[in-house]
Amino acid sequence: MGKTVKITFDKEYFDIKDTLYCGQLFRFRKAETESAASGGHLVFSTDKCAFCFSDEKKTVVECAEEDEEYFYDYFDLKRDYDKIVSAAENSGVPALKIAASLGKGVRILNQNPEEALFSFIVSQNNNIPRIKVIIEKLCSGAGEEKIFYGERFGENGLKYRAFPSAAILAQMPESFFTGTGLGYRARYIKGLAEKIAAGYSVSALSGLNTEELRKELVSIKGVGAKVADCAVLFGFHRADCFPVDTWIEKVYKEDFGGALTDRKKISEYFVERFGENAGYFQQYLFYYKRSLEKELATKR
DNA sequence: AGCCAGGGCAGGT
DNA sequence: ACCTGCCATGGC
Repeated sequence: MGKTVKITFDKEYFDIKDTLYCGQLFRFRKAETESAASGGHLVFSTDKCAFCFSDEKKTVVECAEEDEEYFYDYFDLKRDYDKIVSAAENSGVPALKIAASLGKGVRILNQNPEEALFSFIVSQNNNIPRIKVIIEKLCSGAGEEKIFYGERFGENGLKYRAFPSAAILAQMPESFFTGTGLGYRARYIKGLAEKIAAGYSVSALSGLNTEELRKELVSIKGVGAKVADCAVLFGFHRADCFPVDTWIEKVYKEDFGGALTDRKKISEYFVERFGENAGYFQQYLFYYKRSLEKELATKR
């Protein structure tokens, strides 16, 4: 009844907590079956599910046999992160060096472009815990029911909901979207769903170069420069890209001594400076800054 | 009560 | 091309 396989990978450049808690995805949670110490997490992407954990040396991803290739690519396991982390550590920027050595277990995921775009529209002027709740409600209310037969979840497996198809979302009433807590973003989500249901393909944009891609995405209602950059980086894996949000603005001012105030110009500054590594460095810096702040908050 | 969160839009200069 | 007010929601 649904065999699973395990992907095992060295932990140094693939730590499950770093990868999940660095802010690039919103569909994951601690597994209910786990003690706090063992750190097992469930990760959901499109209609798929994986159970993941890291021990001292290895990170293990358990998924359905037919999804092995999908998750191998999803976690970007074909890429050599040694070079990327080294470049950050040798950048000459103290904060970046610290951020990269603390966050070297981060991998930039290859998320589904459509799901990433929907997700980062939800993220605008919002905070991560709320974004997770809203997306979960979109899935539970409109996503197809699925079952994951992981070895810790018994004969009946674990029930979960897929990310909803645009076709189904497009048919949901206005009240459904506002009921998820989307607020004024409800019409953006519904609008994108209708656009896709009418034939628009987000994943088909992968043929465009990064600049064309960004320009195309910004033409969608509810998608500005920052949301587009996140979709470009996390959905299309274009690393010559540097999303600037409130946290990165802080990094720019406090750790790079920057004087620019326009987010678009700040983004351009980082892309020019770090080129093909910009997206990775952005993620190290975001994770570093945000977790530092959270740690300070809990220590008071 | 007011500020903030992985911002963007519309309308004005 | 730049500036401002406004936009839902909930945690602190």
